[in-house]
Amino acid sequence: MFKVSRKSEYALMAIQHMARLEPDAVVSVADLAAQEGIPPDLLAKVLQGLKKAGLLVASKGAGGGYRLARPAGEIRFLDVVRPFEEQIAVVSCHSPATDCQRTDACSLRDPMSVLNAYLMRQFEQMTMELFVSPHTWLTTGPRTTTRAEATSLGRRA
Amino acid sequence: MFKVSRKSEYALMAIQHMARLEPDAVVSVADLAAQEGIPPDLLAKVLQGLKKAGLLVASKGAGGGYRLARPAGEIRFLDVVRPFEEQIAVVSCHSPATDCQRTDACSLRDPMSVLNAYLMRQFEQMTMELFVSPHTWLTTGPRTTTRAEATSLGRRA
DNA sequence: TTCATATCGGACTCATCCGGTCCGAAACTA
DNA sequence: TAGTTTCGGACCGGATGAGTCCGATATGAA
Repeated sequence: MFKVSRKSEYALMAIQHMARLEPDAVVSVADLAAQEGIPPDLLAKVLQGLKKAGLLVASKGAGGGYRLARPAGEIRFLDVVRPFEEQIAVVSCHSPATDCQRTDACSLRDPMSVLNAYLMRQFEQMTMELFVSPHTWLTTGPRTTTRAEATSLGRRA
Repeated sequence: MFKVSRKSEYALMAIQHMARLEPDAVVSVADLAAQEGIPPDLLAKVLQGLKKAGLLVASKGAGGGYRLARPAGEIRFLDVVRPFEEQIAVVSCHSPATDCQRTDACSLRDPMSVLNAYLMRQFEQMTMELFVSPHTWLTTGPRTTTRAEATSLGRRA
């Protein structure tokens, strides 16, 4: 469980890499793949996915490449990962493409929805800023979202 | 991501089912499989796994079956799921069987360890009581662990 | 003692998914 | 026009996971 696909890992690495460059810097698939040690053809697919998701801006032709569509602090972790994860749910019941036959009377559905909602709420606070400067993130917390009230699983204010 | 294996789902269903019976009630694989609509042979494997993990007690022979080793409130979610999930980590870097070649210089490792530790801390508070009576859980919170201080991802007290 | 009932545990099949590759087409710049 | 780059579909092979089968072993009841 939890594990993200390798494409997601590459996506995170790519955005992290680009966020560390100067703003609006353009990098090609070939360069990025070489520097991060990622199979170029595969990385190409990943970046295409990120572009479709609106996170990257592409420019074709000589001197072209990709750049971030907006600063890392405004890119959420879930945005990066979602294009490559068909299923962002703990249990089959909650996936859009439900292969769970007992959807109506599934006994796991309710308790798991509690867990699901909780996880989603947490992840939505998390931006790619964490990947650029983890230490800053830890001490100051998220910058772009309104500071969420502290909650813990199992406690309800 | 997040998705647990089907074995884990069956494990959760099984323990939930048994927790709703009267304490120390014994149920056979065949009965449980029939009532929950789970392939019997597969459920057998799952329950064996739960027994090895110390969550269930088995009794062979006629009239035998499985029962909970302890009340649901003392069984953590992770305990139920762990026997069937080889990988409880977001990124390859953190799995015991690391296939990540760039372990030493992995740029995802640090930020992800923050996330990992956070998730684990949350999940360790979560017992199977949530699956027995979700509503009670929501209003009263975990019973068996000391009430954890409220924290949120990105905030550090 | 015998038999039916259960767990135990290994071996096996089958389908699906995923990481990775290849290649031609289209777009853009110098 | 030529070189560079993204675009996007097709394809392959291996790994993983869901599910099945079967014999062995233990146990309670007739």
